[in-house]
Amino acid sequence: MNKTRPYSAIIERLRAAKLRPTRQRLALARLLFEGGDRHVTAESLHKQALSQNERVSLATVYNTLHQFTRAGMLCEVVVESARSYFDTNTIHHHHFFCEESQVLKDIPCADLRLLDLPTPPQGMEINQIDVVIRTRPRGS
Amino acid sequence: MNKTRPYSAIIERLRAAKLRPTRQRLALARLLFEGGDRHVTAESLHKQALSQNERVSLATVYNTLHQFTRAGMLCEVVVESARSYFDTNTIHHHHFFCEESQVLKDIPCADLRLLDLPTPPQGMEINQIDVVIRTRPRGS
DNA sequence: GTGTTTGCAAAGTGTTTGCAATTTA
DNA sequence: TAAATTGCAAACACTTTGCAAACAC
Repeated sequence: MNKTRPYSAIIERLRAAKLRPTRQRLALARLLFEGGDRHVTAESLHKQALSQNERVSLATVYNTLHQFTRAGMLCEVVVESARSYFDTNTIHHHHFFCEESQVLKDIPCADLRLLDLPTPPQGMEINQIDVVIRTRPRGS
Repeated sequence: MNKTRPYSAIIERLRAAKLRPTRQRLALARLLFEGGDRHVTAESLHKQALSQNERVSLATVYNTLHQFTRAGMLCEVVVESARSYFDTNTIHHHHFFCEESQVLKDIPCADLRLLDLPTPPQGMEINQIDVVIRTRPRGS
């Protein structure tokens, strides 16, 4: 009767990424990965952790977000100079971004097709294509 | 004999934007607008100004870039959290960006078409569409 | 002259880092 | 107990701001 231990899936994920499943990493990973697709900033995630009485320092949140990103569990989205956003959806996709509310929303890759990809500059190859559709509240 | 004064076009442009043509603004405007399409950061423009013996403070460069942007003479390009880039090409277009060298390159709007624009979230309308094609040196 | 603009230095924001103390395996 | 991780505080990079002096009109 191989009873599933709590968090075991997440612990495995951390182990697979060669990251020790410390209390802090576990807490952050649960917040990030147990609730569907999410977009967080270091600060928003830190706040959320604290609000659930998880003691984590902001520095550790930053470090952890980068470790998860390096491990392919998150990806970074650049939509604002100033703040970094991290996305739990690591399948290639695009974004709506509302500058007013600073809310990100995914656009599945299939919902937005690009035609006529231009040739990259001399000696360069394409790494990644990011489309950001900036939105505003209707009539503002 | 209406001899064209030097800089008169730029002075007019500043006046039209209700910006007094001060020594600093003139110098920066000449650097920005007299050499075809350019992508600058506050720091790169400041360096260039100093290298031509134009005395301008970095704070003034920042302020001026924002004033020019507000006046529609520049537009801001978000490709990196941390640094802000300003583009003298204000016609809607997209960008190649090489993270390694931090070089931006324009992609004319006509060279990259989008199909199947997705519907924006409830109550939102599209403001602007930014495509960034991130590149890397071939084979790296 | 009057209002605008500048430059400095200080403050601000988001992020990273050095290092001693703690935790993990 | 050896190596990894954490938290703090300090350092960082970039940007903005308050204000007195300088400038444009």
